[in-house]
Amino acid sequence: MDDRKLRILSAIVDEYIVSGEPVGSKAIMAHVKASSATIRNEMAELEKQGYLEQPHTSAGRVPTYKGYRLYVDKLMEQDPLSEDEKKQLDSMLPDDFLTEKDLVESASLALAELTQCATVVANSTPKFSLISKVEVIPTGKRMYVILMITSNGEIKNKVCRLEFDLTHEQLEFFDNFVKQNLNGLPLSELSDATIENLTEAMGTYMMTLSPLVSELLKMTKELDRSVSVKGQKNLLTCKDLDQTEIISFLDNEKELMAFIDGTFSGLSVKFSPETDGFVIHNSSMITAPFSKDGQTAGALGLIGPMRIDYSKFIPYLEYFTSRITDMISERDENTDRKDGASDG
Amino acid sequence: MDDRKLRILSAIVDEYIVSGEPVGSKAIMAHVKASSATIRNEMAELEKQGYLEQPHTSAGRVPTYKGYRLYVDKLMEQDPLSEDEKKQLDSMLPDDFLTEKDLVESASLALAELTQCATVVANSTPKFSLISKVEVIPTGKRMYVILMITSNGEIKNKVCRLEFDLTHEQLEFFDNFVKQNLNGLPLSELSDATIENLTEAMGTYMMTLSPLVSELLKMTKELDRSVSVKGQKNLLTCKDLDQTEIISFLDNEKELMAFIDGTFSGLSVKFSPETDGFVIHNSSMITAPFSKDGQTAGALGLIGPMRIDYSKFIPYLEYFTSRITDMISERDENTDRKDGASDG
DNA sequence: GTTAGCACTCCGTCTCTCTGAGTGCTAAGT
DNA sequence: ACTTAGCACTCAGAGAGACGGAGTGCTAAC
Repeated sequence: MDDRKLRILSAIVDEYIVSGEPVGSKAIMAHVKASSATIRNEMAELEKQGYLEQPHTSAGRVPTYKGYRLYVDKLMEQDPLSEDEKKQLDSMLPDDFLTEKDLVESASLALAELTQCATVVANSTPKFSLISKVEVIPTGKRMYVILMITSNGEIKNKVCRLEFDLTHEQLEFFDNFVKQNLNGLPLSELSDATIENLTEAMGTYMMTLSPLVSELLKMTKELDRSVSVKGQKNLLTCKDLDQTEIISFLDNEKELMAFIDGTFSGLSVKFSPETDGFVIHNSSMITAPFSKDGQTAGALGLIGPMRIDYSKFIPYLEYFTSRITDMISERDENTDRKDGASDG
Repeated sequence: MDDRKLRILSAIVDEYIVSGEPVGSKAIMAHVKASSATIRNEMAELEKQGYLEQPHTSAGRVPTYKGYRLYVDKLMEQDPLSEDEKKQLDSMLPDDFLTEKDLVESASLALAELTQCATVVANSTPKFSLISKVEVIPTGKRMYVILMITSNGEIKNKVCRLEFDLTHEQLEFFDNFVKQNLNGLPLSELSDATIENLTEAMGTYMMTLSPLVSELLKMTKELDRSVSVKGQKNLLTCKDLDQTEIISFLDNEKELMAFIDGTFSGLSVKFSPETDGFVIHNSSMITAPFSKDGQTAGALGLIGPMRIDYSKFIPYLEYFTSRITDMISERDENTDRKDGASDG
C-alpha cells in the first residue's frame, strides 16, 4: 500500500469527520501535494480496495468501515492533551466521591457532555470486590429486607417475602452464619456451587434460611453485571444515526454487556459491522478499561456515529479512565476498609 | 350552544382521533344528519368560537385545545370496560408484589404498553407512610450507610462520609435515639423544624451526630417526591409531538412533579396549554390518583399526543388506579405491619 | 333555516430544467 | 511510467410551473 494513498485516505477521513460531506479530490489537494487528477486516480483505487465509497457517481468519497478501521489502527494521530485540557477534564470530575460507582458515573456524564455522544459504564466480571456486610431486616409479616454492602462501597437491597416468619433465634443464627462464612468473601466466589455447600452447612436451619441465601445469590449476580448509559439524548439528536435503531438500543441496554465483556483488555475501537449483538448502523464504540488494585474493575465507553473526532475523543476517554484508576486507589489508601464491622 | 353544533364538534374530534387528518364537512355527514353545506356553516361558527382551526384554507378542520377541552369535559362518552377487557387488564398486573412501588410501576408499564403512550407515577405529598426503621451501618473509615425503611415497604439508603469516626457508644446512642424519636413517625412530620428540635434534644451528642440527622432529612425529602416515567420511547416515535421537546422533557422529568402535585384530587385531563412548567406542544396528560388507607397515596398518569383515544384510555387508567387502591389495601390486611421491629 | 351549486384556494405531487460539484477518461507533458 | 490539464459526462438538489383534488365560502333557490 502506497504511502501517498495512505495520506490521501487519512486526509479524506479527517475532512469527512469535520464536514460530514463526501470529500472530493480538490479538497484533498490542500493536504497532499498532487494534482486533483492524480488524487482521483488514487481515490478510484482506494475505492476498488474497499476503503472508500461514493454515495453516487458525481459525489465525493466517504470512508467505509474498512477505511475507518485502517485510519484508527494505523493512520490517525492522537492529539496529546495540553495541560489546560487536562485541567478542564479534571474540573469535570468530582474532587471527592462517596462510592466508586458515583465517581465512574460522574466521569461517564462528563464524557457524554464533552463528546456529545452516549457513554456507557460497565463493571468487569468476575468481580473482585468483597462482601463487607450482609444484614437481614424484618419489615413486616414475612417480609424481610436483605442488605448487602461490598468493599467498593456499593450497596444493594432486596425485599423478599418468605413462607413463614423467622424467629429471633433464626435471624441471629443467620447473622452469625453470614459473619463467619460470607464477610470478606469475593463476590466472584459466590457461585451456585458454593451457595449449595453453604446452605448445607446450615444444618437444621437449612430449610428455613435457604430462601434468604438464594436471594443473596441473586443480588450478587445483579451487582455483578451492571451497565449504565448516559447521554442517550445525544444519540437521538445525531442525524448520522437511525432514530428507530437508537430507540430499540436504549430499550435493551443489557445487550451491550455481552459486547463490552470482550473489551476489558485495553482500548478498543469497534464499528457497527463488528459489534454483533447490538446493531446501530454507522455507529462506533470506543471503550477503555479502568482498574483497581491492579486488576480491571470496569470499562468506560463512548457510543457515537462513526464520524467522530477519534484523535480527540480517544485521549479524553483514556485520560478519564486513568484518572478513575488513580482516584480509586488514592481513596483506597486513605480509607482503611473494615470488613464486617459490627452493627450499631 | 346548539346541540347539533356540539354533535358536529364531537364527530370531528372522534374522526380526527382515529384519522389524524383534518376533517372535512363530508366526513361528518355520516355522523350528523345534515348536508355538507349546513355542516360547513356550523364548522365556520365553531371555528369563530375557537373550538376548531384550519391548517390552511382548503383543508378540513382540526380541533383546538379548547375543542378538546369541551369534548373531554362534556361530549365524550367513555366506553365502559367489558369483563373481557377487565380480565385482560388484570392479567397485565402482577398477582403478587413485594413493595407498593413494584405494583405501581408494573401498572405504569402495563398502561404504557397498552396505550403506546408514556406513563408516569408519582407519590403524593405530604407522605403518610411512616418510618419503620432507620439504621446506620459503618462501612469504612468515616464512611456510613444510612438505611431507612418506611411502612409502605420502600427502602432507601445513602452513603455519607463524616468528619470523624463514630464510637460504638455514639452509634448505640443514635440507634436508641432513632427508636425513640423517629420510628413510627410519618415522613411528612420530618420537617426542618422538627429535625432541629430533635438535634437539640441529642444534648452532648448533637455535634457529632447531627450530620447523620441532616442526611436523614435529605433522604425523606427524596422519598417524598419521586416520579418515574415509563414508555418514553412511545413518545419518541409519535409523529404528533416534537422530538426535541420530548428529549428535553425526558431530561428533566422532575419538572413533572410540580404539575402532578395539582392533580391528586381526582381524574384530571390537561392539555399542553394548561400544563405550565413542562411544555410539549400538542400533548395531553391524563392522571388519576390511587389511595391507601383512604388517603391519596399517589397518581398514575398518561402522557401522549392530544390525539389519543380518551374514551378508551380514561377507563383503562381509572381501572388501573382502582385496582392499585384495592390491591394495596388487600395486601395491608394480610400483612400486619410491624413498625420499628428489632434488629436481627 | 337548509341545501345545491359553483367559483375559489391552496396543498401536494409531478415533471422539467438548470446548476454545480465531482467524476472518469484521454492525451499531452515530464 | 507516472503526472497533469482538459473535457465530456453524470447526477443530486433546487427551483419553477402545471395540475389534480379536497375542501372551503358564498350565493341563490327551496
